[in-house]
Amino acid sequence: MVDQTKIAGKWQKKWKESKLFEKEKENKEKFFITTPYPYISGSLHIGHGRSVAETDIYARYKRMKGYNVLFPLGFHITGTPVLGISAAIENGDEKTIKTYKKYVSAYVEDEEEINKIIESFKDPQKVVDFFIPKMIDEYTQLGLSVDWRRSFTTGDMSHQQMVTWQFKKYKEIGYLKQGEYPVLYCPQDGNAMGEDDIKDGDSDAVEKQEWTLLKFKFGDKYLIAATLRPETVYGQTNLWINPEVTYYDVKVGQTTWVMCEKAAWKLSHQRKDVEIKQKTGELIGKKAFAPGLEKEIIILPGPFVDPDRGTGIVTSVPSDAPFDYTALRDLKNDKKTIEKYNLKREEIENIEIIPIIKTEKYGDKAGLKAVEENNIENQHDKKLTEITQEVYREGFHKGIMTKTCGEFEGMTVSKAKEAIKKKLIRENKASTFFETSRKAYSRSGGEVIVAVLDDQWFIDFNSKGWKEKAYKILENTELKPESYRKNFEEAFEWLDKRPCARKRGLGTKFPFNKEWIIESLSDSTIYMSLYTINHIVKENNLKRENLNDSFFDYVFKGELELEKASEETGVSKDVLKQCRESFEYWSPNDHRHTFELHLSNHLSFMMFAHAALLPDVHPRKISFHGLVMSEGGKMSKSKGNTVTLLDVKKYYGADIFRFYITNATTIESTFDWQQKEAESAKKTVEKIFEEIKEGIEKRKEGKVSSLYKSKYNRILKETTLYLEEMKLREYNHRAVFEMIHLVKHAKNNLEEDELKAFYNYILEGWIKIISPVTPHVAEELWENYGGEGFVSEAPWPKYDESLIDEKSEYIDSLKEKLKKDISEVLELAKVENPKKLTLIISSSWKYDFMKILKEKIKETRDQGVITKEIMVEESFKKQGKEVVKLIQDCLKHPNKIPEYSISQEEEKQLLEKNKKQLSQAYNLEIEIIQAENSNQGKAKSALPGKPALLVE
RNA sequence: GCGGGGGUAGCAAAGCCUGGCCAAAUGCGCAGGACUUAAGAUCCUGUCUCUUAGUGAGUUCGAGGGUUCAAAUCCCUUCCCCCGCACCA
Repeated sequence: MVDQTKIAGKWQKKWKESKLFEKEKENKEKFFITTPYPYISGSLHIGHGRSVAETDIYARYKRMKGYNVLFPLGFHITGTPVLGISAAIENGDEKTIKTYKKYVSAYVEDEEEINKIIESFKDPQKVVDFFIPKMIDEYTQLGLSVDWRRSFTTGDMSHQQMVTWQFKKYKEIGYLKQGEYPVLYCPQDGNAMGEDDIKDGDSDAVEKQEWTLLKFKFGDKYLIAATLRPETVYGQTNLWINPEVTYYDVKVGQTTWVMCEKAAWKLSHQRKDVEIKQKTGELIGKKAFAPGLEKEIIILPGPFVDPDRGTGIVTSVPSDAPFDYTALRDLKNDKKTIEKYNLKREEIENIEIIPIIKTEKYGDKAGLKAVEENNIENQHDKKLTEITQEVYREGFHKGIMTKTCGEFEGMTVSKAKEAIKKKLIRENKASTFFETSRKAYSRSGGEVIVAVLDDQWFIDFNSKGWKEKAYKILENTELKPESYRKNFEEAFEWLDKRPCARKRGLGTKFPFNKEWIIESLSDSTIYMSLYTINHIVKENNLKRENLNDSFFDYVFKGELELEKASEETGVSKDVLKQCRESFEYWSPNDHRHTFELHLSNHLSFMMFAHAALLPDVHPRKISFHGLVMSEGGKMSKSKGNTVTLLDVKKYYGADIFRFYITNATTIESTFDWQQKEAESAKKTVEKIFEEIKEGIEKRKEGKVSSLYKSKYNRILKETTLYLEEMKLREYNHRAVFEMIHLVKHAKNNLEEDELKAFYNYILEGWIKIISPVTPHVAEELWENYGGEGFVSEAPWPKYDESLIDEKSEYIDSLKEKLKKDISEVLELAKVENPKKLTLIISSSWKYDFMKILKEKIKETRDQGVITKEIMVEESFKKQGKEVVKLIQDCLKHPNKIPEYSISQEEEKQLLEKNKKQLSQAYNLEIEIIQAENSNQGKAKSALPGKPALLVE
């Protein structure tokens, strides 16, 4: 067996030594292809592998087609995850340490050394420094034809300077805005919280919810109740407060609000003018004026009220809240409590449900009905939560507001919700408040709440004229497949203000306030252009001060005179010119191959950014690939089903991976890694290798029949067309499986000399067409074959359309069918020791008949009409009923009509030619006669292309 | 909820746009055979059901209807699954 790893290593080394993929401007058509760079957060896995492997296959194809190909790749380090790794190690998080130890140990053996490296990871930059070279290695071992000289990370000076330039431009044009924005925040840590910063944040996401604060006039103060259902104000019957909780007068602006202490603390992170004054006096049994309802309602004791949700004051709507209904019912029966708080029993008894929302399922008292239907006994019933959700869902989607709701009568709940909220706020009867969707804590244990930042920077995609420009870019971009265009349009519509700076993370400092870091998707939108010049920047050791705004104005925009640009940047004219020319030569990015999930963020931002700054060089074509799963599930650390590129290297090798991942499914579908399938891919790659090797040994000049020329050229043609369209699965199917089939066919049918000539005819092309997908195996074979130079650079084989001969392939297929029929009949025939096989060729008139029928059937399927028209011919009339039967039969089974019309004579010749071979194969004497000369009953059942068989 | 994608034989996965040659490519698995001392690899044959000296019948492409001479493919209804819904890479 061939050692895949050895072959891969050998050729990767040779490619590197000959700088095969390091290209400069040339007098040749260029092709610049990119795929998004990976984010540094651990080892690369097959998900990363998919996008680069697919991109590489296409890059290699284009290279063989004669293009000067550029395929560069960088690395994304911006944002919080790398920081998270460092912080976790710093905090002694064992899981993280274990994970990274394992990873480092793949490269370093010495235990002490490993510990030292892990220790160094407390500095985020060290994480990056360690990972980048390893990742380049891991990618390289996949056989990527990447020009690594041009590589950078988003933390590199050149990238940062480019992004700084970009944001200054945004500001100039007026695309940057500043304003309020709610974020998840941990007061103890003093930081905004991303998913990674929150305990279990990845498995149980924390969301920001906007609550409505209802203001209940209470003397000169307001009691503040928080609700997620402002549309239910018309059904309020009472307020609940927790008798165990202390309530405070809180000065908010000029007015005094009443709420619990925790709520005031939260509120103080959302608005500046919050100040706790004093304890509020007794509330239970008193009345407050309910907004919306515009009536006084009573304040009742509710020990169930959670002071850590909302304000600690809850408004009660028994009509639509099963919980309120139950609590109220419980209280009515609870004499002890009523006495304890000196409540008037009668007053509570008289509280009546106010219907406000009507649904088909629950009528207009959903709270009551749901509780009764489910036999809820009291407020502690665990089913209540579930029922509440069900009632809410039903009401929200199907409910209509009743006439109690005044001007909102007849409105759907989903609409009324927003309308009523707006009205209350407008009338100063309500305000808003943000709460987390669940209780959450940061990794260091501090509570996570929602804070409102008042100086958040945004990119405003709704800035005047920007969207129109972006749509133009979209129109000019080819999409593969086109069906994604609608998604882009949706995404474009939906894009609004995007916060583009954060307080934490690695990245580029926000140019107008250095405390902020540019957010990590916003900083990765125009970097394709940087690939065109980055190696020049590095070679000439340009410094931060050189790469100032003038540098990019000149190189990317050509907006300055060379002289002036050189003066302003301190870069020599030669180098500047070299950058500009390289940029102009390689731009635009001809093709970008990406994961489909990037559509609504990265790819959309990319188009907007280009529309704003570099409209002439926007990427011209975008293709998509699907998700990667493993053994039927999403890859995740916790499941332990992640397949890394290191695993790939260890167990399979580059070519097998490349073949497997592009053959198992179409490019846009989800790919599911199955170890079993990977194993069989291995066999297939080995098989190609063996087959070609065998051919190389055997090949010899000679004559090749038109059938094999035809079959081979057809495969070549289809291979080329599919690969051009980046339909990699279909391409593999031809270049690998159909070629293997063809070789099998040749081995089974050709004489030794013919086979040698056949090999000689196909081998050069075959090695070439597998080269994009299995480049190492191809190089190895190419060397064996005696090909010139690298096959990676060899010209793509041309097919000869004129050699594709449908008819001879059809005739060949008749032979295959005949063999099948013979085997079948031999098995079924109860003839012991059969000696003779008679092949009865169909009567001559049937050939004419089929020809005519084939034409007629195109016009009509009406049996009567066809029969009439065919019976006009004397020769058919003679056959009488048999013709009618045949017409019937063929209409029902159109596959009986031969694809190609051959004559009786031609069929006879075909059989005669194969007589000997068949005779040998089945060890039978074979006789061939025409139906006209046979008196066998079977003779009638013979059809053109399908002789009747007789075994004796 | 909104938006997008999908449900095909034991499994994976084509076909669907542009209806007929579709009992449905291909790969895996499985069964039988060849080769082999044997295993593996490889090769050949088969793999919805029934039937048969073959080229016949029946039931299939999530479910139910419809259009059509003809539907996996077009239309309607319905069930189920997956993904995205932003500040997160």
